[in-house]
Amino acid sequence: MTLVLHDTMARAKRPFVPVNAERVTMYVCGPTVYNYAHIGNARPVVVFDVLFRVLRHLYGADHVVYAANVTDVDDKINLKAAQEGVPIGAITDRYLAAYNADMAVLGALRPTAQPRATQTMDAIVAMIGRLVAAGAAYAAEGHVLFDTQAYGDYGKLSGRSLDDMIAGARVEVAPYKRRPADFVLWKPSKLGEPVWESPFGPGRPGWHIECSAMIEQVLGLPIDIHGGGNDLIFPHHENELAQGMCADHVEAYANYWLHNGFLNMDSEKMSKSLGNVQLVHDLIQRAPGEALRWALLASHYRQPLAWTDDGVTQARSALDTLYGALRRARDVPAEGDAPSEAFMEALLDDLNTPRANAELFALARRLETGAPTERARAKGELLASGALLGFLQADPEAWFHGGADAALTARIDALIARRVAARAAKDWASADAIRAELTALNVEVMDNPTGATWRLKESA
RNA sequence: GGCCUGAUGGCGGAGUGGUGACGCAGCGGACUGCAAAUCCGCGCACCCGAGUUCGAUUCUCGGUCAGGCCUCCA
Repeated sequence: MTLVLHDTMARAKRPFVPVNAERVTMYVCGPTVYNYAHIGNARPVVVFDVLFRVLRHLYGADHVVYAANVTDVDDKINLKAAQEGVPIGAITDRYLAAYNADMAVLGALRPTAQPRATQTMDAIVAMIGRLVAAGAAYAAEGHVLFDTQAYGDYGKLSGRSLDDMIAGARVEVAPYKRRPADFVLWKPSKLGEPVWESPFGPGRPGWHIECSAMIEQVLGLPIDIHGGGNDLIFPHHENELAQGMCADHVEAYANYWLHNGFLNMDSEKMSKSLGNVQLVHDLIQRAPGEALRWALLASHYRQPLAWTDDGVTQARSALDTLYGALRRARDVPAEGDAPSEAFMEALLDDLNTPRANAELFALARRLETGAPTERARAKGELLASGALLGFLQADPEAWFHGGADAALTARIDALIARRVAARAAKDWASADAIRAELTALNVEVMDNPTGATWRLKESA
C-alpha cells in the first residue's frame, strides 16, 4: 500500500515518494500569535497532524521532520503590544503558549520544530541578499521588492497568469513597485515598531520571506510536503515558491503542495476579520478535545466543513459508540499493534478520514459480536487504528466519566453500589428511586448482569 | 470584473458508469424487572436541463444556487 496525496500543483492525486526516506520533510504555515486560535485555525493543524502521524507510521518516528512556523513579527502583534504597553515578546509568548496548549487538547502532536521569525532574522536577511544579487529583487524607497518577472513560472501554483492579476487588480498599487504583482521582502519599520538591522536599511521582513527562510534553514530544499489552508495558495505560497526557486536555484521547492478546505460558520468562512469565530480555548471548555478533533476529521480535508454545535454533538456520540465497545471489551486482550488493512487503505488514499472512521465502526462491531480470537484481534486493530488518527487512547471509563470530579464520582459510586444491592434483592422500587437520584445528577446508568456502569450525560 | 471549488436521505458524510458506505437521529424487533447500552432489521437521497451510453447520482455541455481566492487571513 502506498500513500497517495493530492498535489495542488498537479491538481491531481500523486503517489508520495520522498526525496530521502530517511528524512521526510514537511512544512505547514503556522499561527500568527496575537490572539487565541479559532477552530478554523485548528483544521490544518489537525489535518496535518494526521499526515504527520501517517508519515511517522510509514517511515519511522525518527525519520520525519515536521516544521510549523510561528509568525511573531506582524502588524497586529505590534498593535496589541502598543495597546498593552508591553514588548511584542510578551504578547507572542503568551499566545504561543496558549496555542500549543489548545492544540495539544485537540490531540495534535508538537511539530518537530517551531521556528520563529524573530529567531530566523539572519537567514531572512541573507536570503533577501541572495535574491538581490541574483537580480530577482530590487530596492525602492527603503523597501526591497521581489521582481515577479524574475520567475518564469510565477502563477503556476495558483493557476493565475500575471496578466490576469493585473486585469483583476482591485488594490491600489504602491508607486514604488515596478509591477503590480511584485511583493515586499523587506520594509521600513514605522515609528515605535520593532526594527532589525540589514544591508537594505533598518526595518522588518515581509510575511512571505519568513516562511521561505525558515524552510531553507530548518528543512533544506526541496522539501517533500508543504501544507496550509487553501487561502494561502495565493499569494503566500506562490510567493514563497518564487523566492525559494530564485534565491537558491534549486530544481524544486516543495514536491507536494497540500491545501485544506475551509471551515465555515453559517456558510461563510470563519475568520477573525469577519468576527464570526469560535475559539478553541472556549470550545474545549464545553466539549472534549477528542470530540472536536473528530468533528474536524469527519469530512475529507479538502472539502469545506460547516462548523455547528450539532456536528460536535454527533462527533461525541460517535466516540461514545466506539469507547462503549472498548469499555464492554475491558477483559478482552488486545492482540497486535497494527491498524487494520481497510483502515490503512482509506487513510493512505489522500487521508480519507471519513472512510477510515467508518472502518473504526466496522472494527467496533467485530469487537462486539466476534468470536473470542476475532474480538482480540479487532481490539488490537481498533486501538492501533485509532492511535494513528489520534483517537481512542483514553481509558474508556475516563471518557464516560469525564467532567466528574472525585467527590462526585465517589457519590455516584456509592449510589450505584446501593442500587446494585437493591436490584439483587429485586427491590425494584428502591432501584428506580436511586436511578432517579442519579438522573438528577446527570448520570445515566447501564446495568449489566454483575453490576452497572455509568456515564455523565452531556450537560445542556 | 478575473481565476477556482462545491451541490448526495431528517442531519453529518464517503463513494461509484449498473446490487445506492458509514455515523448521528428516528422507527420495529431481540435482550432487560423497567431502562440504558448492545444486537438484528427498516426507511424508494445523489440541484435543474440537455447530451453520450444498453444503462448516469457517477462522464460532457449549459443553467441555478452556495462558497473561496484576487488585500492580513488556516
